[in-house]
Order: sequence, then C-alpha cells, then structure tokens
Amino acid sequence: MSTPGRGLHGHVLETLGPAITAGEYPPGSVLRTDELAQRFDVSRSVMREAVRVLESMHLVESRRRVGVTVRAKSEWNVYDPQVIRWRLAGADRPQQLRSLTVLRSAIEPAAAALAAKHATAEQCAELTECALGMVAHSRGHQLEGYLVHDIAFHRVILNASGNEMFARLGDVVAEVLAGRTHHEVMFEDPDPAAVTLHVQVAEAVRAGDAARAEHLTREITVGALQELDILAP
Amino acid sequence: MSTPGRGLHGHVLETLGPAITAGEYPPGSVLRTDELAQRFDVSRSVMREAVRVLESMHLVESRRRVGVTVRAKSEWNVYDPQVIRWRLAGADRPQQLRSLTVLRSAIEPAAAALAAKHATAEQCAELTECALGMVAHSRGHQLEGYLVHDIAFHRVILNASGNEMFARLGDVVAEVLAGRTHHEVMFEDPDPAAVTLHVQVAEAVRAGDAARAEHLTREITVGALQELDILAP
DNA sequence: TGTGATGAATAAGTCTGACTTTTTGTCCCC
DNA sequence: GGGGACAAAAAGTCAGACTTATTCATCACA
Repeated sequence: MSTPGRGLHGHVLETLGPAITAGEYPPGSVLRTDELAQRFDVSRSVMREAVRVLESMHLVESRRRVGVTVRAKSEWNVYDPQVIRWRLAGADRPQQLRSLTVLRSAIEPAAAALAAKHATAEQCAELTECALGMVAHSRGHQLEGYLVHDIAFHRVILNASGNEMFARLGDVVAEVLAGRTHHEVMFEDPDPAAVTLHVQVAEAVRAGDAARAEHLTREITVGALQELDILAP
Repeated sequence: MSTPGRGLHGHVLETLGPAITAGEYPPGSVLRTDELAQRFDVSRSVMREAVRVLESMHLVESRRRVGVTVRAKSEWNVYDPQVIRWRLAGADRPQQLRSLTVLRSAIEPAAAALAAKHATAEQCAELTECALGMVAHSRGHQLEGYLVHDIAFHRVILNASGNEMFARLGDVVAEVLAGRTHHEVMFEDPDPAAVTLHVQVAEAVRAGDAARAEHLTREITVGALQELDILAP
C-alpha cells in the first residue's frame, strides 16, 4: 500500500517493524544500533534514522549506555497506519482485526449521522453510485468488484462526516474490509441483507435523516462484529 | 507531557512540528535539509533524523532533487499523540478540540458498554473512587482536584473496555479535559448534573448494565458537545 | 512547431571515522 | 555495608566526501 520501503532506512523498517509488532522481541529486549546496522548491512546513520522512526511510533525507546529497548504493546501508537499494517500482516492479525472492528462499530454510526447532516450533493451521488456498484457485484462471485465499492462507500461516509479524525480512519476501514475478503472465510456472495442496508444508508444520508443513517449503519457494523464472533449469538 | 525534546533532534522537532501543524508552512512548501540544519545550528545527520520523524507522521514528504515538502493537512497522522499535542498548543486548537470531542462522543459510550461487561472488581473500585473524588471536589472552586479525578475516571473506563484502541485514547481524553479546564471558560464549579452522571455510570458498570452505562456516558459526551456549541440548541 | 533525447545541475541519500556525553556498573576505601 | 571515584559501554553528534535519483533546460530531429 501507501509507502513501501523508500530508501535504505525504509527497507530496514519493513523488516524490523513487523518483527517487533509480531512480538519477536519481547518487551524489554535490548537491541544495539551497531549490531543492527551490521545485520542489515547499512551504515549507522541509516540505522539511526530507522530507530528514530520506531521511537516516534513508541515501539522502542533509545537510551544512552543501554541501547534500544522494545516497549510494551500497551505503549505502541496503535493508530499509526504503518503499525496497523505491520500488525495486520503478522501473527497479531486476529486480535488487530477484532480491535479495529470494534472501533469501526463505534465510529461509523456516528460518522453516518454526521454525514446525513453535512454531505454535499456530490458526496450523496458518490454514495448511491457505490451502493449501486455493490448491488451489481453482489452475485456470482464478483468479490473483488464488490470490495472496491464497499471500501469506497465507507470512505465517502467517513469523509462526508466532516470530522477529520473520522476521515482519517478510511484507510483503516479499507484494510479491515480487504482483510475480511482476502484472508477470512468468504466463499459465498455477500449477505443480501448487508447489501440492502448499504443502499438504505445512502438513501437516509441523501434524505438528511441522521437518526436513520446512524441506526442502519449500526446494523451493518453489528453484522461485522457477528462475523468475528465478538457478539454473543 | 510525555516526551519533551530528548536530544538535539528532539529539540528541533519541538520547534518544527508545532510550526508545521500551525500552518506556518502552507501545503506544498519546500524546505531544504541543509538550510534547516543551519537554521537550527545542528549537523545534517541530526536534521535528517528529525525529518524522518516528521515524515513518519506524514507531515512532510522528502524527495530527491526536490527537498522536504509539507503535506496537506488531510494527510497528517492526526492520531499521533505528538501531533495532537502540537495542534492543541497552537492556532489549530479550537478545531482540534472540536474534532476530539466529537471523537470522544463516539468512542466513550461504546467503551462504557464494554467496560460494564469486562471490568474487573478492582477497576470497578477505582471507578467509584474516582466518581467520589469528583463529588468531593465539585464545589468551592477545586477545579484542579476535580480534573484529576475526571481524567482518571475516563481513563479507567477506556482501559476497562478491554479494547486496546479505546485504551490508547486515554491520553487524548486527558488532553481534552485538561484543555477545557485550563483554557476554555470554566469559572464556575462543574455542572452538578454531570457529576451525578459520572456516579451513575460507575454504578451501572459495577452492576454490569451495559445499556445503561452506554446511555449515561452518551449523556456526558452530549454535554461536552454542547459546551463547544457543536450541537444545535 | 512540437517532441524526444541528452546532459548538467541539484538536493537528498549514504558511508566513514573520529569525537563527545551520559549512564551504568564495579571496585575500592572508609 | 555504604558511598564515592573510576572505567567501560553505547548512544549522540559532527564534518566531509562521495553516490544517486530527479528535474529542468537545451538542442537536435522529425
């Protein structure tokens, strides 16, 4: 996705980041810059830049005379898109997917309510277009085409909410939806009820009915939670 | 708060970061590493490390033959605690405070519902302790004491939700609450209704009543929204 | 006139080696 | 056993030389 390891320090990050977030180095582990530089066959300057980035993500802490120590998971900047991507790509994937889906179910209904109030005519048009695209690809194993429109739909909602914090979760939601299609079990066509709900949300937003948009979106996210067995049956 | 400019590169960040997030450099502005290094009187290695960190926050983008270009606000990692702190300290403060309060109003009710299901006995005890502390400091201009317990209360709720994404918003909520007390108008004692709501939330969580905890917390956050005139009267 | 290739200028990227500073741990003396 | 001086270790800093990618301008050619 967005930023594949640009430059040497980026390449180092693409290896060290996933290793740390996967828990290969337990909290408190000590790494030494010089040793890492040798291991990755880069200069110390490059290694230091990589460590600085990991430090800004609160994955590690660098202290004189001690070294680079790995921080506890509870301190990580779990909203950093790169951290999210690393965790989704590694052993932490299931837990990460659950956390993010719970987050979605809190954010998206609120975003839909705001979108119903603030969406421009253009955004409403985009929304119905996405919903129609989902309908068109909902049968006959067109999962990829369905996914594209599903992602676009939720991205428009988040953007139309007018809240920058919500808007920046578009990438996260995209990752979750893509993950569900690509890695989880999804042999069959999407649930027709879910497709209908998306169409109805588009209608509610266009009509400016915030309460209805919020309620319908909550039903969508409840469905997502149930897929992961987060909700009791 | 947490990480005051450690090291030279940290000092540079504490100056450049706020400047960028305050909009002093319009999107597309081009900075040159060498010039910045001279301006801050540091070596290029140090300057490069600072740029790497800004880059990981998506505040800037570094390209060969071009320089370090400032990105549009819509690309910033607005969930990065350091970015949030910089924006809260600068001209962006009002908008940042509104965005965060809207975020709170989406997250905290959901977190309270989860807390009602997952909170340990110890966490329940902490919660009532915080609520009682709020009551004790609710009269007679003991705003600082009230604030401490208010922050602790919301932090416990977020932690008790059992969701790591929610838990990591504890610092953000703390900043918002502290900001309200310190910078916004708050001459009088806190609203008695709000104090009562906190006590009731603690009770609901202890009783395991998720729906009630969620509803009561939503009332708290609605109050916060109204204070900022986000909700129409 | 427009277009594509060539080349030069530029700023980031990289490497190396020497030096400084802080922190920790140890050893010795009281 | 406690406290202070000393030594070692690792990050932090700096300066300079070199490499590489990218952009822009120029020029030849169609």
